[in-house]
This record gives sequence, structure tokens and C-alpha cells, in this order.
Amino acid sequence: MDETDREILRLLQRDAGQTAEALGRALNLSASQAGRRRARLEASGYIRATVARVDPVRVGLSVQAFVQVQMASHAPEGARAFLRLLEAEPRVASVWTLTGEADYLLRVWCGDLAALNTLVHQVLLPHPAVARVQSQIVMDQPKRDSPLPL
Amino acid sequence: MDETDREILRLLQRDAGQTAEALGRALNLSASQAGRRRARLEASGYIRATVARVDPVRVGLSVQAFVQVQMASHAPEGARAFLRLLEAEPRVASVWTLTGEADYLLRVWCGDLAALNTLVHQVLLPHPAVARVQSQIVMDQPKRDSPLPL
DNA sequence: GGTGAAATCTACCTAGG
DNA sequence: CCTAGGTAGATTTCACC
Repeated sequence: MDETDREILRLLQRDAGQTAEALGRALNLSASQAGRRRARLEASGYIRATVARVDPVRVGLSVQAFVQVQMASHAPEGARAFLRLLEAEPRVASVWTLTGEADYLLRVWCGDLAALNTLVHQVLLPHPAVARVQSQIVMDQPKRDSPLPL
Repeated sequence: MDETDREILRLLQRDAGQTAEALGRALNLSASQAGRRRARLEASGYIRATVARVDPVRVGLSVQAFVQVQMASHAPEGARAFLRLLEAEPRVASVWTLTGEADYLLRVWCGDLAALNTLVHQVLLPHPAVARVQSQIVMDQPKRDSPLPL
């Protein structure tokens, strides 16, 4: 793992579809070496996956929101059940546990505000382990999903 | 844009490295058609990019945090300058403007807690347009970055 | 780092609804 | 007319030197 490997990761985070030859050109490296290094980075777990990033609005997901959830009790079985619910709910893209007040932070995608309200009031709030839910809707995204800083 | 296209987007969000033949097998479609549909989805903007997802911990980014920022004034020139700062700061991965109290929500990556503190106290807080900063560190991620629900 | 075989992509062509 | 499937040439990968 040297500076060249980090540069490869930087490039592949922006475009994973490049050929080994194009990678090599950007790095002053032969296509053989670029391809071999890329394969090694994938095999050794630096690259978890290569995925397509889909335009959310283009597929009808125009509302993005962050939802903070406070649990009624910190009993493990209640939390487990709630996490299973989140895991099975496709509109919930990510779940984090944070320091501070809220127990969970959720990032969710919905088609419209009504769908978000349904998710919050019909799915999340009714769960017995949940005490309080506060959702904040994304109005704008001045900086979006830049690659990891290497 | 039919159900087959949506299924292709679902598959490519999980693994964009599949061959057209593998895609076709999963869809009961010929490799020709699978490849052509994929090309069309890329050309028409449904697929913004195909990127490598790098393991953050593996590259030394062990601290992830959400930072809420409140501005001192809502004057446009101050906000512009602050956003330029965020744009130029690689540790800030994403910036959202939300409904509710905080003006901005930031998602940041740092090598350790000291680096996070440096970012908050030496970079964000000193900016003249910023009034208050509250950072919440990610302790765990029970559900991570699932594909968009199509 | 280079080379050649194997795999893959990407036109083009034909057929069917 | 649009969409599906097949085929061949070009491109890319990958194991070996």
C-alpha cells in the first residue's frame, strides 16, 4: 500500500469503469501493472465493491430525509426487533448509532412527502421500542458524496 | 423505463462489475439486450457513475461523524464563502441543508478523534459566518448504504 | 514490463410482435 | 416501428514469460 495504490483508489472512486490502460496513463504506469494493482486492491479488501450510482430523482425518489429515533427503553430485545424492522425496510438506506441524544440516525428515501409521513407514522413510530421520532427533510445538497480522502 | 430496467438498476447498484451475460442470465434476457439496456441507462442519466466503494477503516479513516452547523447570519456572501471552504475540504464528504434548526449537516471522515477536533475547532468554527457547531460521532452502523429502493 | 490467448463489449444484421 | 436474439470484429483482461 503505497502512494500509487492510494492514487488508484482515488481514481476508481470517481470512475471504476476505466480500463487498466487508462489507469496506467494517469499514473505513468504500464497497463499490466495498473491492472495487477487494481486486482490486488480488490482481493485484499480495500475495495469493498464496485457499484452503479443511480440518480435518485430520475427514479422517482425526490424526497430524502434524516430521521432521528429515540428508544423508549434500552432493553436489547426491543432494539434488536427494531433493527430487524429497519433492515427489512428498503426506504431506510442507512442507520447509524451516534454519540449524544438520539439513539439512531436514519437516512431515508421516499417518493414524496406523503410517503415519508407514512413511513414515520405508520412504520417507525408504532414500534413498541420507539419513544420519539424527529425527521428533517433534505432541501438541498451543496456538496454531494465526494470520494474518501486518501 | 420498464420493470426490466429497474431490475437492472437494482443489480448494478449491488455489483456494477457483472458481465452483460451474467446480467442476462439474472433477467432471462440475451447478453445483447442486457448490454444494450445497460448502455442506454448510462447514456440517459439513470446511472450517474460507476464507482469503487473503498473500505474506510482499511485506509485509516476510522472516525466518521455528523456535524451540524448553525450560521451566525443568513447573509448570502457569508454562506457562499463557507460553502467554498467545505467544497475544498476533502474530509467533508457530503453537505446537506435541512428543514429545522441547523443550517447545514455535514458528514465527515477523519483518521482519529484528534483530527476531527482539529477540523471542527481549527477549520469550521473559526469561519466568520459560523455561529455554532455540534458534532456527533458514529459509534456503529447497524445498516449501511443499501441500494436505492426501486 | 511485455505478449498472446481468452473473455468481453459493441456494433450490425435478422426476425417477430 | 420498436424490441429481442445472434454473430463477428474490436477491445480488454489476465496468466505467463
